[in-house]
Amino acid sequence: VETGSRDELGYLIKRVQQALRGAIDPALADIGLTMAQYALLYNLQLHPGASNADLARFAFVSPQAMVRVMAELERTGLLIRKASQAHARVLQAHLTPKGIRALAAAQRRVEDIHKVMLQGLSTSRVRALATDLAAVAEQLEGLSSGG
Amino acid sequence: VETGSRDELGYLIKRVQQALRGAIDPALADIGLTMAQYALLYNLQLHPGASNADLARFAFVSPQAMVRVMAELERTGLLIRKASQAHARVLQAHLTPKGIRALAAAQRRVEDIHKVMLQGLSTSRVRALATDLAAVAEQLEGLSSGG
DNA sequence: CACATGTCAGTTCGACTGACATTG
DNA sequence: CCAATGTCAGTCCAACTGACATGT
Repeated sequence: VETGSRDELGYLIKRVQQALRGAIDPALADIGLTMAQYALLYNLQLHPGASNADLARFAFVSPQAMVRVMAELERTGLLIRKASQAHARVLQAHLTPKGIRALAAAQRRVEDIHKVMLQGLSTSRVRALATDLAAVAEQLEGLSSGG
Repeated sequence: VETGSRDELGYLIKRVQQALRGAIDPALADIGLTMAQYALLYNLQLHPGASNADLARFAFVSPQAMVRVMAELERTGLLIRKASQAHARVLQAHLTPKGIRALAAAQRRVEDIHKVMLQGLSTSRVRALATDLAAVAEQLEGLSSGG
């Protein structure tokens, strides 16, 4: 099978990301989540009580981008927010029971897709892939912030 | 430096793709190109005379998505199209001299970014990365087409 | 007729910037 | 005053689907 046009990494990254979206989007649509919403819920599970600004940093996006995702999830009752005691301006988010259930269902779907996607790669290959992608991300992130 | 929240591959893919866009977008903006336009020109260089439908297939996107990119590049004179002799409905695209120059300039910028992004990875690591990403893409693409 | 191509139009998603109020 | 947070509003890119005309 042809890989496309070239081994160029940028091309491959885009292709994988697009294929991944194509697989995950419809799977999450059943549950009523978009990828961005899933990512937010996932990070919120890892960091209970995180603020909008916190979650934006975790996802490497602007806080304005996160506001809409957050608002929709709050509106549909998957999370609630209340003012921090320490700083009334900061709204800390928490998953609701409904949010926890939706996230769990979504994670099962996503993990199924992950399994398919990694078929044929050994554990050590997968580990190397993750390590190298993280290294690449850090180099690129240094580019924009550093110069 | 923390890598974020987890080693999850989907997360890393998205993060790399976003960081890559963040680096390439402004570099190409100088030249007056978007990433999609650059990708089209690049594929057109590899496949002179390709049609809109061809280029959509190379990029794994719908022909409708490609139409707008193509129209803009034709409008700004980076490519021209003329009807195929074999099939008048098919419009074959070719880079203009202006298009060739723009693409060359863009490629230099993109290659600089590639160099930075791969700093610290050996040639064999880069090769393994490309191989494994291609494998992952194929698995995912099989998912949507096959069921 | 079937089929591929090209196109227009509308929608969605997810990112961005600018501007502004609030809190500490 | 300054910095961080949260928000609204608008823009942009890039994908999608639906619908339709055209050419073989």
